[in-house]
This record gives sequence, C-alpha cells and structure tokens, in this order.
Amino acid sequence: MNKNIYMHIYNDYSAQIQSGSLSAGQKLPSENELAEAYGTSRETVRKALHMLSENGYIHKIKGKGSFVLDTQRMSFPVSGLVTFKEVSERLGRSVRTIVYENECVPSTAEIARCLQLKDLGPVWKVVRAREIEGEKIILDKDYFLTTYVPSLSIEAATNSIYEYLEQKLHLPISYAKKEISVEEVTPEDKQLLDLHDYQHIVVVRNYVYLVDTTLFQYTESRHRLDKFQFVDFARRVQN
Amino acid sequence: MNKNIYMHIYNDYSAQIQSGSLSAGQKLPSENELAEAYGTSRETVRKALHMLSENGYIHKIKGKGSFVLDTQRMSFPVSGLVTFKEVSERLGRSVRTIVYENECVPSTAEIARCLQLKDLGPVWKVVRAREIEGEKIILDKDYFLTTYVPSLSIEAATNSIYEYLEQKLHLPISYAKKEISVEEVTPEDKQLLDLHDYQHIVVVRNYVYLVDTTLFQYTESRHRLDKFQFVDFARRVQN
DNA sequence: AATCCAATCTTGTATATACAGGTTGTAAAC
DNA sequence: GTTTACAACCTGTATATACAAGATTGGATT
Repeated sequence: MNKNIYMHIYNDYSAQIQSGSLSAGQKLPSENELAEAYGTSRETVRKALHMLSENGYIHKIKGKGSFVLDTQRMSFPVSGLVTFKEVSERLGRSVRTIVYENECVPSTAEIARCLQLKDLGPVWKVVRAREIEGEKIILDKDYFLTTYVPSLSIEAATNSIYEYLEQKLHLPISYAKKEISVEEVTPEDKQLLDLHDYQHIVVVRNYVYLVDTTLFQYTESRHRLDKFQFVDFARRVQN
Repeated sequence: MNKNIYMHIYNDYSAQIQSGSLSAGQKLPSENELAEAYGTSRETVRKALHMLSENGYIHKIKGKGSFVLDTQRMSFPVSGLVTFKEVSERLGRSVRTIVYENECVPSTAEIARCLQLKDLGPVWKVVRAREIEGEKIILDKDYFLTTYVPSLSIEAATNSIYEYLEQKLHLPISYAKKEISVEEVTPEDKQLLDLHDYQHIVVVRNYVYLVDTTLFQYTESRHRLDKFQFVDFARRVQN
C-alpha cells in the first residue's frame, strides 16, 4: 500500500480530508514541518502535496501554506478512473448487478474500430445492468481483447471487473479516455433497462489503455439521463 | 510566456505534439539528454515531462523512456478548463455569440446558494447564446461576484470573458469544478435556443474559484443534447 | 545454438542545498 | 498614531548527487 514515502503522506492526508477529520479551510503543517514529522526531505513532502493539489484535496498558496478544499461540496468522483463498485460503495445505496451476457464473441465492425483491431478477431463481451434502489439505471457493455482477457468468470463480472483484472491478472492499467455524449435510445436499451419514456440516453464511451499504450478495453456505459451526473475538477494552470 | 525552464520545455513539446511534428508512438530524448540539451538539470526536465504526462501528451515507461500519445484520437479538450472561444477556434467553425443580457441584478435565492452568498447581494449577470453554423446551440448564463467584477463591457461579453478577467482585471483564477447532468428544458431554453423538439438539455454547472479559494463565478452552460460532447483524460495511478 | 550474466542504458525515489519571491508581524522611524 | 523597514516565516524554482529498479544489449559460458 505505502511503498513510497510520498504515497504514504498522500494517503494519510487524502484519507483525513475525505473522512472529514480535516475540514475545509484548515491549514496543513508547513512543508518543513511535515518533512520533519515524517522524517523525510522537503522535496518528498512537496511531491505528496502536489498530488493532493492535483486531485482537488488541497490548495497551495505561495508564502502562506496549504489549505484543505471543500471536498464535500466537490462531491465525487473527482475525475479519474473510478469504478462502479467504488462509487456505489461510497454512496452506500442498495445496488445490484445483473449480468446479461459474459462470453467470447466475434467482433463486429464497430467494435473492431473502437478497439483498433485490424481483423475481426474474437473479443470477450460483457453486458451488465446496474440496478440502483430497484431500478435498472445503467447498461454497461464491456469489450476486452482476448489476448489479455481470455475469459472472465460470472463472479468477476458480478463484482468488480477492475479488481479482477488488476489483482488477479495483474494487468497494468495506465490511463483512459472518456467521451460523454447523448444519443437516442436503442431497442436494446429499452429491453434491458427501466427507461420510463425517455427517448435519449447518456453514453459514456471509455477507452482503457495499458502501460505499453495498447488499447485493451472498450466500454460503453449507458445511463438513464435523469440519474446521470459527472463531476470534474480542473486547474487553470499548474501550481 | 516561458518564465520557468520547465514551462519552456513543456510548451516546446506540447506544441510539437499538438501540431503533429511529433507523432504518436515516437520516443522522446531521455531525461539526461533533455537536461543537457536545455542546459538544465534532470529534475527540471522531469517536472516538465510529468506535466506532459498528466495532460495526456506523453506516456512514461520505467526503464524505457517517454513516448508520444495519440492526441488526435484523444481529441480535445483534454480535460481542464477550456473556454468556448478556445474550442470553437480550434474547430475552425463559423461561430457567433449573441448577448441577451449583461447587467447587474439582485441575486435570486438559487444564485446566492450557488455562489455561497449569505445575503442576496447584487451579482453581475451575463446571458449569451452560442450560434454554431446558424443554429443557437448553447446557452451560457454567467454570474459574477460584483466584488471582483463590478461591470463588464458588451465587447468583453461578446469575445472571451476569461480573456478579459485574466488579462485586464488580472483575476487569479485557480481551479474549477464542473458538474454535468441532463435536465428538462425550460421555457427560457426554448425561447433563446434553436431546440427543435428536444425535451431535455445538457447542463454543465461550472464553479470557478480564485487562488484565495473564494468562489467568484457560477456558470450554467446549457447545451442542446445532440451537439454535446465532453472528453476526459484520466490516469489510473500517478506515474 | 541456447542460456546466463554483466554492463549500461532508462526512469523512479530520496536527500541536501541554494536562492527567489510572497506573506506576516514586529520594531523602528517619522 | 501611522508609516516604513526588516526579519522570519512560507512556497516556488533549480541544481547536484545517490541509489533502486526496469529494459536492453552483447559477450561469455554452457
């Protein structure tokens, strides 16, 4: 967990801020004080503080110090790759996952394009609905390169696929691109979700890359529009 | 522009990658080579490379080097605060801004809540429509604290407000929070936009903070849903 | 020919130091 | 009393150095 010193400091303070034991506006110890407290150098402390700043936990002011930001108001996910499981656990809501499909299929032309496949090779396909408080709100359609994910158990699909991929397969997931748009509902959406009479649906296309920059997963996450929300934290310039 | 050495290196490479003179997959010089080339230290080079990595321009692999990511495929905005003017200029589309309202008004209860005002003091209100290729697609409603923005000219509202705030008023904008959701259209939306028959609209709520962490602007950007797109780049862990 | 290993690249982490420049409070000067 | 100057903090930038650890290469050994 805390392999590095700066990660240790980062985890300490991000946890304290998330839990609320450090409240908004409060001043952190100075960099020199933290360096002494953790028995390390100022540069190492600065690395941790920079990460806290980048992730919206604190705000640094030259000449004054580091101050806790209002993460309650910020809500979450504060950008970044956050899985459904992580979010639903934090929400503390009654949540259920229904697996409709979990098998190896030949890729269609569209999927091949999304995964940058040259030939129409096989892909592992997972289709799941996310039920929140009795209503099927989200339809997740995942496609994996069989090179990296030859097969997937129903248990893994029902729980967190990311947990399985990272902890069991040790796939080095590095970064992802999200595209959010609104599209017309498909017959499949109507069939697999509780859509009421909405004619449109929010589509989040997620392209996930490994550390060697190969695109190995494409996910289409289709949200009923009244339940969709996305939060993003951004800095104007680097501090 | 290039006050710092690491900013200089960052600007050099981000420009080269954006322009395409460095293409995807290409390897950057090693950190030691860059340090020598710029006549600086390795740590300074690393700061620049870290920023390029955070902003989705490059990808670092331990033991191998830094590699250019496919920013074409990434498209933009690669997260961050990107103004309408910046986006439309990059798109090269015919774009027009229509200012409906630009005046000081007493704040409503809802606006006071959004701007965290204790009393219902005055705010500077700007309402603008963005016309893209002949259709009014986006409705921007801006509210500013009069403490920081006592007034705003029609020219500033028609061009880029950010440009005016940062370059003329020298307001130290620091960070912002975006919330994206989908809501039902209001009579005002129908009146001020070319909405066709859409019953819903994408609402991007933008809370902009200064370096002293005071919230000074609240913006509601209302997009016709067929034209809305948001792109986000995220790293799983820090590299 | 295949395997192993050491040398040598690369990036990642950590430390110590120096100075620039913003912020604040205090003491001296007016 | 008000202003000015300064010292003592703070963070920001930059440099030099050291070692750890992943990647690659080529040569020696098997």
